[in-house]
This record gives sequence, structure tokens and C-alpha cells, in this order.
Amino acid sequence: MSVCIVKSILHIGDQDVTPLSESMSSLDGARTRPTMRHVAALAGVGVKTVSRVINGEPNVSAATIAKVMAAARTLDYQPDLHAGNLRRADGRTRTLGLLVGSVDNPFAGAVHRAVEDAALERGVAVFASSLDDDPAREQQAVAAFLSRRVDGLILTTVTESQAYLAPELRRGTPVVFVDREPAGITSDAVVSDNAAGAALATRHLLERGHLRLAYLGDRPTIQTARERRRGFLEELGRAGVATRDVPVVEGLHNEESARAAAITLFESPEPPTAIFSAQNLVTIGVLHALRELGRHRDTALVGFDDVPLGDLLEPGLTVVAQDPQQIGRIAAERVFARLDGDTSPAARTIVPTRLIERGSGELPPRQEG
Amino acid sequence: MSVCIVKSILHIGDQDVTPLSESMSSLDGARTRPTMRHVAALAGVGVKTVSRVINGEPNVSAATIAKVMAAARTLDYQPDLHAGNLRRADGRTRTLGLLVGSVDNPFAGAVHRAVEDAALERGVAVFASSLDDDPAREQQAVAAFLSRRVDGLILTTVTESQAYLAPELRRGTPVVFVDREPAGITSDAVVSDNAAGAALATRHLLERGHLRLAYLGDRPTIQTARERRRGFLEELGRAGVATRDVPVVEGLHNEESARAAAITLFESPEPPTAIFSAQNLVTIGVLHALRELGRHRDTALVGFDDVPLGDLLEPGLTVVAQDPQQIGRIAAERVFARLDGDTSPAARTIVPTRLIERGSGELPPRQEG
DNA sequence: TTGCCACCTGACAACGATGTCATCGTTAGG
DNA sequence: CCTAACGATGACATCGTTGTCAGGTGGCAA
Repeated sequence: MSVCIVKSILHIGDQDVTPLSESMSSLDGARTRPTMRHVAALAGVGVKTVSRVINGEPNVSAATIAKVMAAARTLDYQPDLHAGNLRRADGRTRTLGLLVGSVDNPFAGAVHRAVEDAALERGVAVFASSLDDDPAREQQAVAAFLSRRVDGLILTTVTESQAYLAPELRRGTPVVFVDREPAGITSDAVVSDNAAGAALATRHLLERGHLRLAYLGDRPTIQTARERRRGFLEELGRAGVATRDVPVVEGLHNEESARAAAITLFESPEPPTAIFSAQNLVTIGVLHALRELGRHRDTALVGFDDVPLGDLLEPGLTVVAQDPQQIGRIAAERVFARLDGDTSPAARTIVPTRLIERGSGELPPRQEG
Repeated sequence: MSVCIVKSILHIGDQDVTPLSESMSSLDGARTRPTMRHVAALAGVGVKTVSRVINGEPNVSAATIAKVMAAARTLDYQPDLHAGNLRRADGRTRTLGLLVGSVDNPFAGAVHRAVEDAALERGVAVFASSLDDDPAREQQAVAAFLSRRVDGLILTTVTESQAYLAPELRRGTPVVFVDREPAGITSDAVVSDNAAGAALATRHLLERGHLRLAYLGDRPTIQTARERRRGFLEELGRAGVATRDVPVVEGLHNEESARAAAITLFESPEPPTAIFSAQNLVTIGVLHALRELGRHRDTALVGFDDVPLGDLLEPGLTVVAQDPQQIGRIAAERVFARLDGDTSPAARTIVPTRLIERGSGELPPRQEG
């Protein structure tokens, strides 16, 4: 057992000073976490000097630096960031809060990774939480972040209004919304051009001669879902296609419901020759349905948001790809710019989408009866 | 503009008390973050009483509770968890540190999600960091976690030895290793049975009559990679197959290098009829190579670790699936058990793997000239 | 009336760190 | 030789909160 011996006279003077208790001096067989006072005692200097060394402040002699470093290493001292923050002028915790749909989701993973990379450069750690499209969970997560005094927030929202964040914004905490735009509040946002992307997918199908299109999408309470539907319908309108009879199936929030919806669609007398699936999981559900029905080689499909391994399917999956890495990177940069004093008006940054042709979107309409 | 009026006499007595400055009293147009003192002043009570109300401690009159709650709501007061922790007896930050290969990775995402779910139940927030197979990054991330005083660590490692964690372990911080086992230190671990899983895949191919197998895997510095290779080779040995001429390609850590390695393999005079790819990205690289060579319908393939959409490929991808959700859940439970006082010896939990037959692993050997 | 006890309440110290300031010794400049 | 300036250092207050403790109030039994 290795026990550190610390000199027993901690302070010299006539004041009534409580010395570190016996167990603390010996660090209780290293069971107690060392503080600056332990390091100071071992190095035979004052705590403030230790603080100076740890923080690389100037005006400390080389000999003292060496003594302090040695003591810190001996005790395996780790400064307490939060205790420091309490007193520190800027009050920064070097911590960010990130709220995404679910951390178990390729889109969110890519956003998260980009945010982390930007944060790492600045020594900032990232709290990540999953939203699960639950408004209560959103508020809980934000409260958890704020009570831990994160320096900034990057949020995907599902609440109808984010007005509850207004006081926090007024205090100067940077909040950047990703994927979905804020409501009831003004703040920075980084989003894909959902309507334009949906229109692009729709036009692509129309140009291939499809007339019987169908839309399958997520719940219309989600802002991006509404935008994508709008883009789809407006593009049909521009092409002069009557939208009256176009199936628009909404409220699909997982693979299974999407699969079922697609199968139902094909039970109608005039099933669609082309499908626009407006979300990740919906696309996967539709893929399963088409396989089951043996319709994957004669039904065109364009999905919104890329899907892993989409290029290895047969036919390859045509998608309107978002750029989650860009979204994450830009959002993080925005937060850091705000923290660095940028006070320009809140801005919405639109990250372009891109159509990737891989086969499924280029299938021609079925020739029937 | 709404400015809160706070009664100006904060304390009554003959002591020299510094009142909250003018700007603080008015909360500077709410630009300053409110503290318990602000709430106490507005409610006309002492700070300790506010503390009691906020923490739901007993022995506060209903009237006082109401006053304090109203004041807290008016000021949008959020308690500072870390300031409280400084003084609080248990010193828990209700925070966990999670280190995974990369947060942008399906396996890690599933682990993360399971950890988050377990943590959420207990009001614990999760820091997540990516390792990128960089030992320096591992130590950096751990230091970042510890300086933020996380209650526990869930770690994927890439360092040769984690002995640097010994002092922290001695202090009682729970550390649970996931995916890869620790070295140079004893602590809990939750891992897949890598060797057994690899053996299972290998036996599966041997049973289909394959004799010319090949192994493609990650860097042998990674513990799991070594285990999988061992499982593969040992199973060949058990079957009496000479391992001398079996291609074992290692050091593949991304899609592209795996693709290139697979293509090289098929340039040899006697290319393999079956491939065991021992990692996620390696499997995807091999899939690409086989498509390019037009060999995906006559070369058997079993991958270690499932791949999204593996069931939609043609042929479907046969894999030895790990159970990342279980791994994450069990790891989190282990941490919380330790925090709750479990002092049983460090244990290694093995989460079984499962062979999922989808087609690619059931292809028979090519009949050749 | 007195004494006791339960209930409320707030003053104060403390948690681990940093900002401020005073002190001391040394060196440069007049 | 004196003074100013500067480098090095530590005592102390402080950040926002909670643990401790003492005190005040009111009700009830003796």
C-alpha cells in the first residue's frame, strides 16, 4: 500500500487554522479526491500558487512550477472544472447540450459527430440527449442541460412553441436549432431546405413520366414533415397534376407503420407507380413493403434523407440526401460565434439537399391494362 | 420591458451586510442569471428556506412554499447543480461519461441509446465522446470527463493499458468497459463473446462445404479484433483445415481499405469461396468489392456485427449480430449498482452473439474447373 | 403560569476553486 | 543611497449552494 506523507505543518502563523485532518493528509490511502489544498500542502506552497501553475498563469518561478507539478502528479490531481467556474470571471463550463431525435439514428449520429469535432477543438464536452418526439422529454432535457450550466444549446425540438426558452435567451445563452425551425421565439437555426428537397424529388419522378404519385410521411405536427409535404404538393401543382386524388399518408413514425401503409396503398384499384417517402424510417418501411409485394423493380421510389447502404440495394435507392455533418458543423460554429460575442441578428442557415440517383427513382411508370 | 422589483432591504440587523447591487436586484433586465439569493429576496425569506423548498425538504410552511415557488417561477430560477454538489454530502453530479468508437456509428449509437435510457430514469445526464481509435484521444476524453466530475465512466478503450485509471478506481469511481476488455487494470466489463461469435460464423461456412475461407479484419492492436481472429483460426483448426494457406488480412479500419483488400484477394490464383469479415465497416467494404467484381452471388459472406438494411440486400447479408442495446443497458446498470454500493469483485459480463441467416452465408462453394 | 417540544426559519461555515490585494525581496534608475 | 518598479507569493473574500446549528414561535400538558 502506498501512502503519501504530507508535511504536517500546513500553515505558519498565529491564526487559528484548521489543518487538513489526518485522514485527508494521508489522503486516506488515496481514497479521497485530492484538492488544490492537498497539492499545495505537498508542494509546500499556497493554494493560489498551485492555481497559477495549473492554469499556466505567469509570474511563477521555474522551481515552484516543478514542485507543484510533481506534487500534482504524485496525487493524480485533477482540477474541478465546476468549482473553478463558480468563481471564474467568464463562468464558462466548456460544455454544450445537444438534443437530437435519437442518438441511435444515423442522421443524429452524423450531426452529433460534427458537433463533437467542433467542440473538441475548443476543449468543450458535449451532453447528448434523445428527444423521441416527446415534448415533455424535450423540456426535461433542456432543464437538465441548464441546471448543469451548459454554455450553449443545440436543439431539435418537438414542442409547439419554444417560448419557454425566452428567459434563457435573454440571459445570453446561445441556442441554435437544428433540423427543425423554432416557433414562438427567435433564434439561430440550421436546417435543410425541406420543401425544395421534396420538390426536387417530386419533379424527378414527374420527369420520368409518373402521374400516379403517392406521399408517405411523418406526423404533420413536425415542422419538417409539413415542409416536405408542402414541397411535394406544390411541385405537383406546378406540373398541373390534380392533387385531389394523390394519396398523402401521414402520421408514420416508424418502419412498421410505413410498411403497413405502403401495403394498403397497393390494395387500391389504381396503385401508385411512384412513391415519395418523406423520412428515413418511412423509406425503410416502404422498401420492406415493396420487397414483400415484389414491386421493388417496377415502382419508383425516392426517399428524403439518405439511408445507409442505399447504394448496395437492387435497385439502388434514389434519395434526396441531407447533409447532417454540415448541419452539425454549422450549428456548432454558430454557438461558438455567439459565445465569442457575435451579436448579429438571429439567422436561419439553409443547408442544401442533393438528389442522388441510384436506380429506384429512375424506374419508368408501369405499363398497365 | 418587465423589470422585477425586489424589496430593497435585504437583511435586517446591525451587521455590515452587502446588499445585492442595484443591477442585481433588478436582475439587470433579466440579463443576469438568478441565484437563490434573488429568489430569497423576492420571496422575502432566507436562502436556506429557498434551498429547502427547491429540494423538497420537510418542515416548511405551505405559505412559504407558495411564496418561494412563485418567486422562483417569476425569475425563471434554475438551481445550479454543480454549486450544490460542491457542498452536498454525496457529491454526485448525476452525470456519466461515455466513450465509444464514434458516436456516428450504428453500434455505438445503440449502446449510447441504451445507456441514456438507463440514465434518464435516474436523472443522470450523459457526456458522449468518440474515440476514433486514438489512444491520446481516449486519455483526453477521460480527463475531460473527470475534470467535470462524472459519477461514473463507461469506456471503450484503445490504449494498450488503462493503468492510468488506477488512482481514479481507488477513489471509488465506477468504471465499466464496453466492447473491449481492460488491460493493466481490473474493472467491470461488458463484452460480446467475440471468439465464440467468430467461431460460429466460421463453422457456419465450413458446414456449407467451404474449404477456401478468408479472414478480413481490423487492426490486431484492438482486443476484439484479436479475439475474432482467434475464434476464426481455432475453428478452422478444430475442423482440421490447414490454416497455413488461409488468407488473414488485417489492419483494415475503413470501408475503402477493406474493399481494396477484398479485390486483391480475388486476383490470386485460387480466390476464396467464402469470406468472414470481422467488423462492420470491413463488411461493407467487402460488399462493395463483391458487387464490383460481380461475385456477390457466388461468394459466401458472413460479417461480424449487424449492418443496417442487411436484410434488404440481395442476397441478404448473413451476420453474427452483437447486441449493443444489451451491452449498453448492462453497462449502465453495472455503473449504477456500483454507485449504489455494490462492492462485489469486478466481473466480466458476456453478451451472447447470434447468427442471423439471410442468404449470403448460405451460398454453396463455387464449382470450378 | 411554566416548561417542554415540535415546527419553522435564517445566520453561518464550508465545498474547491479563482480574483484581488498586500507583502516581501530584488533590481534598475536617479 | 534612496526609491520605484517588478516578480513572486499567499491571505482572504467570493462564486451558488447545502449542512449545521441556534433561535423563535405556538400549542399543550403539568
